[in-house]
Amino acid sequence: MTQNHRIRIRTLIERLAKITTAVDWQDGLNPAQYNALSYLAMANQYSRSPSHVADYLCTTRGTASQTLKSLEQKGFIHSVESATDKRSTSYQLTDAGQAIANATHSIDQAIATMDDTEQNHLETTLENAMSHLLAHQKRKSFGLCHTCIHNETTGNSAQCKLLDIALTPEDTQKICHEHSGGQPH
Amino acid sequence: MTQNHRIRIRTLIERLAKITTAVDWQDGLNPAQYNALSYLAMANQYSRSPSHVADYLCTTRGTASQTLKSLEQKGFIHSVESATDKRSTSYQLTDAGQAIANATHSIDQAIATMDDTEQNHLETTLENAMSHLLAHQKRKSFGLCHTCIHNETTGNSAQCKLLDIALTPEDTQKICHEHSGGQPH
DNA sequence: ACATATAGTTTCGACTCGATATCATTGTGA
DNA sequence: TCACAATGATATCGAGTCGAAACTATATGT
Repeated sequence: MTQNHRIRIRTLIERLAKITTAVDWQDGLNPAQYNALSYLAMANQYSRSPSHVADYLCTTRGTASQTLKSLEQKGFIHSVESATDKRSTSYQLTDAGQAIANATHSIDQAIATMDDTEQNHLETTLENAMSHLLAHQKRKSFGLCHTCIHNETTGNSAQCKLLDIALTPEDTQKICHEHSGGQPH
Repeated sequence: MTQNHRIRIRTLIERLAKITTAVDWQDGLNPAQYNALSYLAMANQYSRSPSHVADYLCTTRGTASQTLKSLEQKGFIHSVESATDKRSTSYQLTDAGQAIANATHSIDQAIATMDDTEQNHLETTLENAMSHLLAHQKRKSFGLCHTCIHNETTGNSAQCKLLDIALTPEDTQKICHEHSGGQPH
């Protein structure tokens, strides 16, 4: 492959990024706030601290802290202090926040106009690109619990071998900050 | 396809977007400034006005104007007034600006770690998704001149049937704001 | 000729962003 | 045990984005 193709791919990703963030100005939220809210809606109870939001959104703890403060002032999330570690804070969606997270997006509708084969190809190639990018940038994967190497499912009960805790079926469908998926092929 | 798959695809695009913009903080530029600079480096002489930058970056003319002002103050671009229309301004890269536009990106390196088949699939599916998204959002395509329905190439001379002008081989490799690629299949 | 459309800029307020400093709490090693 | 990291979070700073709105200047169409 030539360098031209790589630039073309990067340009496509960047423009896709720009269009996506332009659409994300909704419900009185800006793209950063919307992304933080979406993450909190998908993350499990061990992954909803300001640090985790910062890691997921590729920003600093300071910026993530500000963004979460804005979301709290607007009444979309509320903080829960940890009982075991007095330093750490977790966040939870309010009903108003959950309503926004559940809403259908303009992007979803655009994707729905593609036929099933195209959608499957898109999902696969994006996942592939993501794992290469994550490996190259040495970032955490933030994948779903049930795709993690630490997840051990026997019958209808699941367990996390890293944190050594029992997992509910809902937990296994959520994002975990400890997620590890192994190497990209 | 289920709604879950669409949300998964949207999430992937949004995270890809976030990582990309986080990487775009380089050379004293922020992502918006970097994107504007990249666009100007790829656009033909008829497509380098503040309005075109705004359309391409999915923002307002006001914001684009501010971004271009910053880039000019930093010495990466300079303005050229139009002779025929006293309202319009065009921008051109300085040597310093060109150097930044030519530099290899962290994303390029990550893409280079994928094998050729994967890179081809990624480019194709991204282009496909882009055309569906553009059609749904009713945005201009900003494609390359030589892929345009108005481009008529005979032998080694090309012509734009819309603007009714002769095109150099370099022109046909650039982005045009009048680009039209027809309907997505 | 006059209304309207177009191109661009400026200003506003909320907020992002990285950088940096600060503080409280927790973990660790001598 | 006790000093010293390491960790989690927040606050402050300055540059700049962002949409929205108001504004100036030039073009165009009827």
